[in-house]
Amino acid sequence: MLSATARLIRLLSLFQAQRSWTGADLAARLEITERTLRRDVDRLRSLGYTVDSTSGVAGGYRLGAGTAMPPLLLEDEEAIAVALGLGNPVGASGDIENASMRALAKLEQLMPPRLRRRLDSVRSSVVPVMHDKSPVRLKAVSFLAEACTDRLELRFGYRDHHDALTERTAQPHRVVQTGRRWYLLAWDVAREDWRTFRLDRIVEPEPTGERFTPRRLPHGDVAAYMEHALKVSPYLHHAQVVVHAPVEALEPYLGWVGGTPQAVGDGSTRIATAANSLDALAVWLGCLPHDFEVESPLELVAHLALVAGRLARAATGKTSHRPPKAVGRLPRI
DNA sequence: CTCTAGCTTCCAATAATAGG
DNA sequence: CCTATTATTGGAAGCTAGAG
Repeated sequence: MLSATARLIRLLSLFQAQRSWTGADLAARLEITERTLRRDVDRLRSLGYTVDSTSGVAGGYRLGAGTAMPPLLLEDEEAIAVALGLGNPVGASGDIENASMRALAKLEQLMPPRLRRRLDSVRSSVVPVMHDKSPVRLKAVSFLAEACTDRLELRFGYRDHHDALTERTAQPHRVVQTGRRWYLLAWDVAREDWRTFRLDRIVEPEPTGERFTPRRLPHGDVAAYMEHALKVSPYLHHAQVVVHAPVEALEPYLGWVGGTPQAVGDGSTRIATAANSLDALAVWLGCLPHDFEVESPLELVAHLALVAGRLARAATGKTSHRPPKAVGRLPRI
């Protein structure tokens, strides 16, 4: 049986995992009787924690907002996520940043050595280029970052932008967060070249069992290399447009193309994007509910004029009606 | 009123700790 | 090591309160 003190900590962690509990459930979890539970609840209250209790059919216990933060019990993944977040306070400055640093120092002090090693490995292998959200699981980031640190060669499936799955063997170098995505920068063994792999397209990565000697990056700095690598994408047409809307307003549309948004004062956003056809770019731009200017390429400006003319004729019913020669495929965006 | 769930009080058993 | 003290735990009984 746990000691009374250990039980109080366990009780607090149960309250953090689930807000409301019945006395019977709590007692069962703590392997004590309800009588002892009531005494434990009393102890928490005497320590300053607000524990609300409700009697009756829908009754139970619930941890209220107290005067101080209860001691948090974090799972391994949660602790690493919090530490990463504190070390990278997006948009924070001054007091908030200072508070983040103090909290991070406390957290690291309490971290068991195995977690601290893991955090170091994630931190040294993750290079932030720009901050944003990503659907990638922390577990995947953590696993790949550890492979970078331990120089473990990896084998994984990779789904390219045509959704074709290929088997890859790679020597992971760094995990990079840029724009809305996470990437693994790695040496592709079969192709004998550097490649950037989107983490959300990597399928079932596993170590081959081989260890490798790290290579030098062609552009030296990882962040600089990633900026370069992401600009030189496999798309046929690259465009740069300035949209008269803030970055947040464009978020819903950025998932359509691989655009990298960048705020340019006066509430506008510059987007570097690419697609396999000018039609695809035109369709995407046409769907934006904001005005925009095309900075490059000139062919896109000409193509937009062509599309605009076609749309105008369709709108006025003055089309030169000719049957299509063949049913073309929809442009791939 | 009945049922359910938490609260309070009293009492006894057991375990842990302090002191000689 | 033994004894006394203190803390912890659990059981029982009766109470309060909310919901149907």
